Amino acid sequence: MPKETFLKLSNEKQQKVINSAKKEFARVPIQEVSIKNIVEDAGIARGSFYQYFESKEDLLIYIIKENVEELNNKLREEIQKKNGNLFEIYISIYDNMVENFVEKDETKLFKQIFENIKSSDESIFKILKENDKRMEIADYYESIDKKNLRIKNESEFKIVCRILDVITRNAVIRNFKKDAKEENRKEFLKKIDYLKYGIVKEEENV
Amino acid sequence: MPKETFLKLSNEKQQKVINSAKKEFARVPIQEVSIKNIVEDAGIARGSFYQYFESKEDLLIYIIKENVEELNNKLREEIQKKNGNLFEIYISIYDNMVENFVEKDETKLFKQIFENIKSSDESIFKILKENDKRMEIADYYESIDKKNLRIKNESEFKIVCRILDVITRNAVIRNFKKDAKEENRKEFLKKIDYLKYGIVKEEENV
DNA sequence: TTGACAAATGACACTGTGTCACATATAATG
DNA sequence: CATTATATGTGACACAGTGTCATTTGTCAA
Repeated sequence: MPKETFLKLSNEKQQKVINSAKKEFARVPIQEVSIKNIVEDAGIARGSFYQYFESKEDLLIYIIKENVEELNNKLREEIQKKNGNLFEIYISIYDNMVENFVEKDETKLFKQIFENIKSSDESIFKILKENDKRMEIADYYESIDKKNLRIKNESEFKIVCRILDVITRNAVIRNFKKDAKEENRKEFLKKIDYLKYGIVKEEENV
Repeated sequence: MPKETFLKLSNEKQQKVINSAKKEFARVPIQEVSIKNIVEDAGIARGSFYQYFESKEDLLIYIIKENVEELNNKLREEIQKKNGNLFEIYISIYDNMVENFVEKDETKLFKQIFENIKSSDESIFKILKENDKRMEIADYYESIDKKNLRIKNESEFKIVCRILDVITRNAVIRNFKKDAKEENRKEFLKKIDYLKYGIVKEEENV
């Protein structure tokens, strides 16, 4: 939430500030981001920055929201198409996130952002959620087809979602570290397979 | 790896520095840790700090290693006892980590450390490994009993370990956020159960 | 034209950093 | 023991970046 002052600015000026900020946020982890660099690059006075944003975190959230809106819309559509198949949904989330974050010109920016998500942020949607509450899959309980899932109630469903969340997020992030799209995707699918059918051999499943 | 100068110090002086450091590292996330605070609290000159350690990260790694050594020894024993049962091993890792990190007087310190592990650090043992290479479960390939696991080769085994790692780490961290030991453990066991037997109903497993 | 309000500016005081020339302690040597 | 060599301790220093605020500049309504 930037201050009104920023939102009243001309689009060009807004864009200039945002571009300089993206440059800086792509350069180093959040903690090391220098407001000095941003204002110098954008050609505004130091004081102006604080007239526009509370802090650099404030600015970053704004940038993320801008980028995530598009992804959210796409995902919501995709989720509809999957007819409540939980695993298909997560695979679609994976694919869309990779497409949106890794394969774009702003890869470096997202690499910094994703690699600096604290491990304490549980949900893959922690950032996205800020923007749109509906992106929490666990909230889709009703619309998920559970007839062939070992899920007895909503609380079990949430546990399952947490597992899928963390595995999916990790798999997406892996793409920032290892530039091997196909291989990474295969590994992710393998993981989903393990989650679906278990690590223990079928014959032994009682 | 502190510098020799530090290791040559008397035990009392070393402990004084370490204690002040722990206090500071428990207070705020790593990035915000102030060397100024540490040296003031420990009563040493600013210059001395840099004679002892390369940086605050250097110091932190030293502190972690100290604490983790004991845990490692215990875990190695435990792993022997489990006769190659992969899941039992991870449950034992969970229990030992919770005991060692969450239920100690230094909870706050570890809370800061764990919550600030970057999500890009894949392995739950990233920190521990520094200290002892043998703590990488994926390296135990030979000693794990695989006869009732859906694991065809070492690379599949590694994938399975990565799943277990990330789920276990997350479950441990959960304890820093939610002080409900029994409930958290139950949820972890439920997750392990899903990993073992799959989320999909048995009858449907083909 | 004036006055009132909004926005922009950069100097300022502040906080913390890492370094370095010098001071002090400890050990080694003849 | 005095002397030299070596290691350790020290805090002043230059630097870099922060957030603020009194002042200037711009805008628009009366």
